[in-house]
Amino acid sequence: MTANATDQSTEEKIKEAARKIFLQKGFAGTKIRDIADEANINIALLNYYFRSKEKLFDAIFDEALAELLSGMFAILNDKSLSFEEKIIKAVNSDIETLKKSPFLPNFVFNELNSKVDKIVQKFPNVLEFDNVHFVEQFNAGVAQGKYRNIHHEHVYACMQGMILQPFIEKSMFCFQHQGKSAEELEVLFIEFVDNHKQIVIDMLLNYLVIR
Amino acid sequence: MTANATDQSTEEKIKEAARKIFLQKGFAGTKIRDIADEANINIALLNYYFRSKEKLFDAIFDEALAELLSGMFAILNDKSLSFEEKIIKAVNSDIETLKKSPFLPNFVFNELNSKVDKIVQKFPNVLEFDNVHFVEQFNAGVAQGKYRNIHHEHVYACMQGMILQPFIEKSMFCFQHQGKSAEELEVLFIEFVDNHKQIVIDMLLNYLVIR
DNA sequence: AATATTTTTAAATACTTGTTTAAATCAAAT
DNA sequence: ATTTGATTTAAACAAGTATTTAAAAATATT
Repeated sequence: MTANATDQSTEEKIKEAARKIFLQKGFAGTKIRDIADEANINIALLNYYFRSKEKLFDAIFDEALAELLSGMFAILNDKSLSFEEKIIKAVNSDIETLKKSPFLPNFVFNELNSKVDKIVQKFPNVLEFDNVHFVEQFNAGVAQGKYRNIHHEHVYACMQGMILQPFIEKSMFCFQHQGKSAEELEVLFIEFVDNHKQIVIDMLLNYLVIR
Repeated sequence: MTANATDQSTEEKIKEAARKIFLQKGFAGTKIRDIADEANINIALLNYYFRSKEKLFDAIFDEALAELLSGMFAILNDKSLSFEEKIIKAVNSDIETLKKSPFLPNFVFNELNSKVDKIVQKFPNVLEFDNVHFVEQFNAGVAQGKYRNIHHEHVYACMQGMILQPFIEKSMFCFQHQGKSAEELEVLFIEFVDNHKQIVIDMLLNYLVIR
């Protein structure tokens, strides 16, 4: 298998199509024929480039998991930022990521149900809270009386929950605004999540930071 | 088709098994043979009592959607409760519901992606925000300067997001506490969500209610 | 230009899976 | 006891689906 321009292009075409279908329909709901159609290629090519549906899925899933989490964890680990700055940056950057890939959270956390054991091996160090700078800063601030004395897992849960909700429950948002066209709906939704950023930040800091 | 004790029992057995499998694996990921095995019955019985996999799924899904949302909306519509009381009661009751059915949110919101149009018909009145008493109370309070001036959709998004997050990302919680046994993990998780209740309530009221 | 290698295709294969059939079992009614 | 109807079962069916095969086409190498 060489790696000239044509190869890259077909392999990329397959991955792009696979990503689109998998993210919307999940592993079980996706037929490789749908992917082949979306990519305008022969089904046998899927097994030529990737060895099976499962291997192709794994490639997509790994990237999706990284896309969903590594950006946020990079910010939470950035030692040049204060606790408050981390929250502001994480919320803004995460929502920007999700605007580009609204299906990401539903896809990842749904598939994760059946693969908890798998990721334990794959992300050995990155996702452990105790080593994250954000947590150290928060615990130190709690000790100083600067921040409210709760367990750091609640901070993450609240932040992450408020960030993800609009995307996970996007169908509910569509339901609330039924009657609108798909384009109008999209504009409204983007407007909503953009406004949501500041509210999430304010709600977190207002509660966590003792004035 | 009579309705004696035996009938009820088998039909219930099927529904119970179907619920368990569907909630964990979704529609596409569920094989009717898995359901039959779980219920210890013949596959043909599924089509005898329910006419198809899809009809059986619809029965399960409708109940799941109601279980996830109608309890909360009943509270948000209870005119005997103040705005603050509604938040307190909704958070507590919702988390209690989810403790019993942790897969509910992932299941419902994932399947909803492919069925937005369907539910529009099924829940015509219940789920419209504008008619909900909670929203009226909040908007009135905003006008009086009692509550912070944000759009009510953000209030729902924050509350719902913080409530659901532990359950949607339960796999992440398991990841954080790897090494523990399944029983220990369950105890820890329940402890976490129980503590989470008060934090969600405090965070919401602390931000929304202007003192 | 000829050969070898990689890429692509159409078709076949083997397996899964939802549904149906037709017979067997069971329960109630006459 | 026999008949009737409902329930259950094993087996067959038909459609769908992931994967493989073997040949063709395209590309690179000599």
